[in-house]
Amino acid sequence: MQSDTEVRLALHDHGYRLTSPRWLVWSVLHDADGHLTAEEITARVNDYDPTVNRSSVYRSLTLFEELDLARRSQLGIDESARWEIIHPDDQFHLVCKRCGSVDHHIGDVVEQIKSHLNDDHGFSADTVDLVVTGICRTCGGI
Amino acid sequence: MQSDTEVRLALHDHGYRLTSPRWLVWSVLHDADGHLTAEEITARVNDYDPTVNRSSVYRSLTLFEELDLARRSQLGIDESARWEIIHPDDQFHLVCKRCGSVDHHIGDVVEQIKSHLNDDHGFSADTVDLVVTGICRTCGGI
DNA sequence: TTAAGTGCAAACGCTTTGCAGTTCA
DNA sequence: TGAACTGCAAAGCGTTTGCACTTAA
Repeated sequence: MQSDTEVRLALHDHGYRLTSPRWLVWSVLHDADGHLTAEEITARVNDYDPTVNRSSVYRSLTLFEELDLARRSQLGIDESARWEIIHPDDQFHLVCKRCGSVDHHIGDVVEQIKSHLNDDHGFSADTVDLVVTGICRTCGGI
Repeated sequence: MQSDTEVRLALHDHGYRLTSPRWLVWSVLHDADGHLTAEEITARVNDYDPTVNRSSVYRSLTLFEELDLARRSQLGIDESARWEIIHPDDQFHLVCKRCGSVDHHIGDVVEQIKSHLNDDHGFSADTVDLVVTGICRTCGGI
């Protein structure tokens, strides 16, 4: 568990309160370092407080998303959404088909795509959602 | 409507039959040039034959996906899946937030991403799912 | 004090499934 | 003839919502 200053301020700036369910959801997201489903988040929140309801978890997550504190992504067409705290450097997801690990890729690929589309095709890119599946270094044997 | 040779052969090669519902789903997909939801596909199929059921449409689509004849993609986190016939050149989707149009981008971006991940990070990329949202050339005014 | 937030249960929308009847090779 | 396929209706699943109660500021 960490200090609640960061979320409290972000919420307060927009007229929202820091409540117990919100704080628990935030803590779980933070400690997990990302990629949890809403169901997993609810389970972990309930380890601390079994009275917190699913719908409050969903409402908290949606609110964090609106405030650009958290991000929802679809890591597979058959899977439910996964949540993580936003880190500015995160570019996109690498999903290993073998071990199931999910990594963030850091680099300038997304920026390259944006400027390429803008310069060569007149498409002004806003969001870039990129999920790559394959075999990670560990599973592929160097 | 086009000749049914292509699908018939692909299905037959794997021991499946070309049935009326499957043929209708295929025709609709082909004529629409992609990006339909299962609901839209069902509606268009039902214009030709109102007795064809939703579940048959879903089963046909799933089968086409298994045979690499069609592709399912998630063009927005809140939207339902959309379907299209697979064209080898299609690289990724450009979704215009203003007019809602969906275009395929053709180029070497996806290959660049794959080789970059492989060479520099030891990640052997298999599938690349890339959805870019923004404002298209037409809506942005050249 | 009171607007904002919550738990609960029910509804929702898309998709899948079990089953009994039908059809194609 | 028999396995593949279908329509139907019901279930499944993740997520959202309406409402009466509670809580943070």
